[in-house]
Amino acid sequence: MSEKTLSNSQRAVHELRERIFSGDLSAGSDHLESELANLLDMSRTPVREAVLTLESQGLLELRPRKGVRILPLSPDDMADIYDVLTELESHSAERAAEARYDEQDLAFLAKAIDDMDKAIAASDLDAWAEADDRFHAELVRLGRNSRIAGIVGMMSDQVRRARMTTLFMRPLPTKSNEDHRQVYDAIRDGDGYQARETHRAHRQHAKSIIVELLQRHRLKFL
Amino acid sequence: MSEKTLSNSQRAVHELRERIFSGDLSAGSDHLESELANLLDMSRTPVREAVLTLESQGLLELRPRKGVRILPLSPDDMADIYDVLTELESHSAERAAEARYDEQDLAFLAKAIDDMDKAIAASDLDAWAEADDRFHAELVRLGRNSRIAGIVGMMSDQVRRARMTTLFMRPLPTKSNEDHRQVYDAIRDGDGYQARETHRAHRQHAKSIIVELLQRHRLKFL
DNA sequence: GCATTTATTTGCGTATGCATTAAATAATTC
DNA sequence: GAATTATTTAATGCATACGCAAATAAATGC
Repeated sequence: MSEKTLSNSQRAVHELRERIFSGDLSAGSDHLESELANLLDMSRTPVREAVLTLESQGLLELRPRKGVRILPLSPDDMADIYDVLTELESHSAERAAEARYDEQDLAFLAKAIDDMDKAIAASDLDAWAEADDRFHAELVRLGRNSRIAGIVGMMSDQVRRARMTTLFMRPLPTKSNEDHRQVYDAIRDGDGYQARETHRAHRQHAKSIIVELLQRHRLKFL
Repeated sequence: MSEKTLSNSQRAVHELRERIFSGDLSAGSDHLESELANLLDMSRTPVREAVLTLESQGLLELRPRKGVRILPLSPDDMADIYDVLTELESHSAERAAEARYDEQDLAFLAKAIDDMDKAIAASDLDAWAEADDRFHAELVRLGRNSRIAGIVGMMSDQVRRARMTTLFMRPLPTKSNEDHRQVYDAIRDGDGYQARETHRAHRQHAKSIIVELLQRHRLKFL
């Protein structure tokens, strides 16, 4: 799983992502290739390659002569992203239900739900977020469409970026896990329609919460 | 629209795409970076950058020391791609309907439908395919979600690749345009649900036709 | 002959330098 | 003083070179 030798190019992708998520490289800021190269202690070549990769993942934008700009996320962007997640994840839920997985196949999903319960009980928001990510990633995996998995992964990254800010601005997501259980039950029961529609409603609800939160707090970006 | 000066890197992206779509670089084939550089008459640096871009668009795969592999598309891949298109396009159709566009806003869409009619009347499959592309691209544009537009664009590229083969293997898509008109009407009438479901059915039908065709002809790739 | 080790080749990852060209600044004209 | 033009600056795009590791060929041992 973990490679001993990681190429500088790959390391640059990872490190830059980290720094973007952590806010070290803040949304809207511009950075020269040489500056980033210096930061990561390597030459421009691998950072350039990393930057191209991250650009096609929608995390930043290349503006020749003005540096690479870390893309800010507006509330509208967030709404767009949630719409993509809603459509593709609920499709995955439907597919997962149709696949007639047994409870063992769904163990990971169940574990994630349990972990969310525990996290909520302990008021541990970070643990909750981590388990929530796991739930959604596993759901998509069960949907067995690698392209959907890839797209959802990218979009989830963006959401994660914004969640860092919003997570502590709202009440504990206690009700959210009821939705998750409903989706789980529908998948276990092989009810594709139910799985799909329940998950859709879940995501749309999450979307409205986040977007309203961002707008209410006048957060124009990140 | 057309830049006078196109960087070698951009040119490499375009030319490689062309050659992949045209089959000049055939699915499953491997090519060394230096070979491609030679082919495009430039150094390895810009082709490497282009190749990274194309990799993240899912057209090829980088396999160190074995060359870049033009990714073959199996019938299963095609099914996955159509599922993504189905979900995201029907969402776009719903959004377009909710946006209450007037007939002028929808002129492009209407034009594409008309052009498809004409192409079918003239049995001009290439013209039909071109107009069909235009219809779907415009639909997604009207949905006003740039991320969806981007994803659909990428996936459509892949479909286009396969359609080159399948287009001439099946009867004229005479009925297809009835679907398009229904979607158009629903959007004009502001009926989001109808637009969504009609388009969904349309895409799912197209998917089953293509996938069956590929399987029947034992086409394992491209 | 087969397997294992050693030698050789070759493609890739990365650093580096240079030419290009866009942006920024200074200079000149009206 | 404003606006246009000339000059400077500097970031990028690209070619090139080189070392390393992987793949292949050769050689040695059994």
